[in-house]
Amino acid sequence: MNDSVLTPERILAAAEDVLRRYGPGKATVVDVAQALGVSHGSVYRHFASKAALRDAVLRGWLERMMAPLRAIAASRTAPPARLRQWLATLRAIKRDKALGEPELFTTYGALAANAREVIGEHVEHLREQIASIVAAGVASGDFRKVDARATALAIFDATSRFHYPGMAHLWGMPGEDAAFAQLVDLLLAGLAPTSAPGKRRKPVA
Amino acid sequence: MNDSVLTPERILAAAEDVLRRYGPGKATVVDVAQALGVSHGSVYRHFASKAALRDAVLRGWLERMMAPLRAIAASRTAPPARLRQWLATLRAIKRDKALGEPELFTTYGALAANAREVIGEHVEHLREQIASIVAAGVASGDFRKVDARATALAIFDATSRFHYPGMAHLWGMPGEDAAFAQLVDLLLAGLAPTSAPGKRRKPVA
DNA sequence: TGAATGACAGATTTCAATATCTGTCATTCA
DNA sequence: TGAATGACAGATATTGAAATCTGTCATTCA
Repeated sequence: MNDSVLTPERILAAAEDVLRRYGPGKATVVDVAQALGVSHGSVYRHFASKAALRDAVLRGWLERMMAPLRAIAASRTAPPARLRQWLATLRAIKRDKALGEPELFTTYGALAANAREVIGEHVEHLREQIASIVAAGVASGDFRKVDARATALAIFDATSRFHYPGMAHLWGMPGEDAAFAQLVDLLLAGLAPTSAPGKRRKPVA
Repeated sequence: MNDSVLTPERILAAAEDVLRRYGPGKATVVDVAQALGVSHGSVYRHFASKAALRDAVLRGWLERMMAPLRAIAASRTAPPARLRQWLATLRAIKRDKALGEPELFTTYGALAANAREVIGEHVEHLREQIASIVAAGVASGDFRKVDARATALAIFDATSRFHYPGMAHLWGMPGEDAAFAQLVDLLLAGLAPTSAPGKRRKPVA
């Protein structure tokens, strides 16, 4: 396993693997070093601390997991449908991880618990994406004239119930789909222009 | 301390006290019995198990804590203002407990974690109160014609961010008040009648 | 006679001794 | 010379034996 130069990337990959196999409570820096065939001291040449290493792993995971969202936010779908799709996708991503790979989900949840910084950035990115969709909707006349950033925060908060990991225990219950749809309907109604529903570019369901 | 007959009420009061003093992890049935000056076997004559006792304590606590909400839900304030006030009060109650008596809040949080049944009922009551306000608003014409029960659930879900104990760690942050106001505004906008902004008291159709 | 007791078994928790881990750094290696 | 090592100190986690707790029930008490 030591057939190549030791890089942060290789360490990251090994850390991810170790973390996946042992879980966040058991994975040690020594384990990671062992997987790479080096001494644990070498790992500290590339990462200042175990926390830094875990943060980097978490960051990469979030990055990969959220890629589909960036695509949707940047798409040209009409803003109401785009927002709906974006929110549904965010929910689906989290839900699939939580229900499909529970232990992995728990692992990353544990990482996240001690990485406020990383989570803060992550949430900020998501908010920006929502804000961009809202802004597009305001510009197109599909939405009322709202403050895009503040409204984005409200939308993010309002949907916490369906994406905040601490509420994952509810995601498998019956009626979740209907509840989510109902909530999104209410939010979109709240964004709709107040008076005449006239100037939309693309009629939506 | 054994100057009276042993009743479930006295046990409950003692249990509450012990729980408050020792915390949920340390409080034992023996402690409760000791506080009452009886043997712990006697406690089991009135409560089938420690879990049942804890459930009863939790139930009483929730009951007392949520009393103001019942009053608001039953008031004659115009439905939009009533809903706003109800939501603000729910938030305030939780927030005050969480920030003002953190350890007690944690204690009850721990109780709640193992009392799905009790929590389920509690949530159901809250939902019913929201539904009654929404129904009143629909009847008065202040709200769109929505399904009161489903919408109540959506409103409850949408505001989880501000009342679900698992998110208490956010409640002290700056900007929380604004974020809450923004969210409630959005929800009320979503409930407003589509055409004219309803102000009428009770015209009905 | 019905409420209260307390000894008991099995489950759970505590605690301190032991082992492991993190992060550093003087030294080695190529 | 710069990357890698591994011994080390202090912090953290593990472990298993001892203590405590839950829930039961035959017996006592009033």
